[in-house]
Amino acid sequence: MPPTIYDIAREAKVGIGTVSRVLNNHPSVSEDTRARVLRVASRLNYRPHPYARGLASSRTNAILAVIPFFTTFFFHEIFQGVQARLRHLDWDIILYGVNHPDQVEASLRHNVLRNRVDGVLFFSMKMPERFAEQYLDQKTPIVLVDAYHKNFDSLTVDNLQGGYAATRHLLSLGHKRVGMLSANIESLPARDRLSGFKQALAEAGIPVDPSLIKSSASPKPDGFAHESGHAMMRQFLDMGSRKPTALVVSSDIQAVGALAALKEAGLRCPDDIALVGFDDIELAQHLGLTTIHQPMYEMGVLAAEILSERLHNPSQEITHKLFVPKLIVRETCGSEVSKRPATVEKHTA
Amino acid sequence: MPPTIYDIAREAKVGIGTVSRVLNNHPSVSEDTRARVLRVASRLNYRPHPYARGLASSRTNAILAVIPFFTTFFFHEIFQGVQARLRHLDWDIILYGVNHPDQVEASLRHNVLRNRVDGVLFFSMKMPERFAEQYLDQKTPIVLVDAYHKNFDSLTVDNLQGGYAATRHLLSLGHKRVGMLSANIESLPARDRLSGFKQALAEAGIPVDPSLIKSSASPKPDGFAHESGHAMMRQFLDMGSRKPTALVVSSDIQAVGALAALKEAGLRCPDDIALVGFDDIELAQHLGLTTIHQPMYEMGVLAAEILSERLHNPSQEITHKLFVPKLIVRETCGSEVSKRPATVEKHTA
DNA sequence: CTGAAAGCGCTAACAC
DNA sequence: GTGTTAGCGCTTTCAG
Repeated sequence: MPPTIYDIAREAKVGIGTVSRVLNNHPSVSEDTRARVLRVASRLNYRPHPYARGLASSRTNAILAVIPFFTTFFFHEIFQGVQARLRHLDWDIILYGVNHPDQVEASLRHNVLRNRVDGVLFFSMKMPERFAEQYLDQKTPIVLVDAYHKNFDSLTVDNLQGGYAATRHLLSLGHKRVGMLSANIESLPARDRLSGFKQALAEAGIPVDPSLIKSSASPKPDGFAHESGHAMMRQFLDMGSRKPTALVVSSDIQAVGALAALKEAGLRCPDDIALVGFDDIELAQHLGLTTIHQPMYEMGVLAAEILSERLHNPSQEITHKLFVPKLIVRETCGSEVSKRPATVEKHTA
Repeated sequence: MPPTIYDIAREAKVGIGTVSRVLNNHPSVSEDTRARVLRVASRLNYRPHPYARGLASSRTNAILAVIPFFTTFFFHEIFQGVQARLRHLDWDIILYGVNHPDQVEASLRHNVLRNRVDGVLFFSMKMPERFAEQYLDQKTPIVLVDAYHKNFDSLTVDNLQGGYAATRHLLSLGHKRVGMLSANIESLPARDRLSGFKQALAEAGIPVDPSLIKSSASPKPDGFAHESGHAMMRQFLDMGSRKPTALVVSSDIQAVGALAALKEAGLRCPDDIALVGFDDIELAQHLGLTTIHQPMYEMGVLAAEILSERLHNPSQEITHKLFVPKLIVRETCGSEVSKRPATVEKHTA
């Protein structure tokens, strides 16, 4: 039987109210009694019971994380950031993985409406409009990460900027025929990245050649899949001499497919066609893929912070934070920087 | 203000005790009143308050998942299985990612000792002996996944069998000089995989050539890293004509590094040196890596089930379940099967 | 500043 | 079968 505040109260010769006050850093406690209570609590190895606390205060000390189960890497990194911050705040994270859009609403209902959590972190998915509206009755704060809705705090990456940077880089390397291998343009991120591409071209005074832009028609994960990268790369290769010398790819995972297609065709990456991906998934590093890095960890940390702030001050204005992605130069772009020798590893046996 | 059992009791003209019984499927309630209560509850859109329930019954309807934060893929897949099963049981999952061994104990203490959860799923890490012992006082069930300790239920993969299968496959393809690129043999999985390798060789009547076995000395993630794969592959290549014609690699991530080293040396994979990995991480598929697949999803499902069973029957005997890994033939082994043309994708534009 | 007392919403033991 | 009652461990008035 773990110790309760009654045990502490008895041993410290105070009332339970005082113990509670000490434990909650309530100001009106004399330094003397505070110290005494704290000492007893620590001696007894006391841990507050979260449920009792939750019942009495209607705070739960837990948040819900609703994440899509189809984007491994992204979640993984971002989540580290979230947890780093939340652990510090002594909050628990209830995880809810979603495979199908239908489950999104279920998760929200299930947890939020039962006030099992104080707040929600909602990742990379479209917030169901129905819920967004109905949510107005609710007070549980929701922070959107890699997703946007005007009624909620959100953190997103500047995809246009990313597409722009990727294209500029290729252009600066001397490429004239730069194309874009895009995901389904139904997807907002894909569209924005494409816009960045076009903008960079325009600035460089290069007219957009429609044959150099191909986008997936797959609705599956909006074409963000290696199959789509493979298929579209094949199309580019079929163009023969009219094919691009460099390609901006709208996601690393598509770049993986594109790379495979290149290899199958007996072509080499920076030499025959240079590539810049998007996302900087773990794999990118292993593949030597030049790409656009999204500050996922930082986003996770900030998401936790924003949620925390809103919990303390529910009426503050809604904020929309935009992150700037960063170009990571590796080998697939054929840049000078990548011509250095491979890292030497200590040998082991 | 969400409805409580008092609201239901009033409207259904019964006592709160009866409402509680109905809600908990207690047998001694007449069909009549049960139906009436249920109708009111549904009309009021009643949801039990998990914390109140938890306080009163000292059941939490939540489990803790302690996962290592350095193995992305593995956790991801297994977790899907866990959740598929647990969602069904209407349990919440509190996630606790661990970056440093020290945090393991903290997480356990923090959650278990405060009885915030009914049970724990503990992944891929060494259970701290101190905790294991002290745990005897506790009643919170713990199930180990991809980890072993005699005092706890566990699910593990038969690594020896996997190493054996990988080696057999290479042997059956006609290779005579088959080597092993192993992780740190301090790690039990690495050791078991190596044993499987040796066993297959022995059965085939091939003497073990020590120069054909190299293992990482890195303690980091026990040498399960692409750097270690890269470094050791270089060593193999330095052997010149005495180098192996095929290699069993103790993890896919190492195979990635090995593949890179091969490429840098201007060599090709199935042709110059054939490779079989271990794990079947998502990446393996993209790379065409022949490997040993661990049934991660299934392990997740079963882990949830075992935990659930133990919760209902704490005194049942401890079970240790061993999974059989499966060979997945792709391209890097140079097997006939892989000689079929690449999958044709529907083109999109 | 501090003790006592009243719940938070629910379960479970106890009567009837 | 069903109502009543006593907590679960903690927070939060309300007195003093």
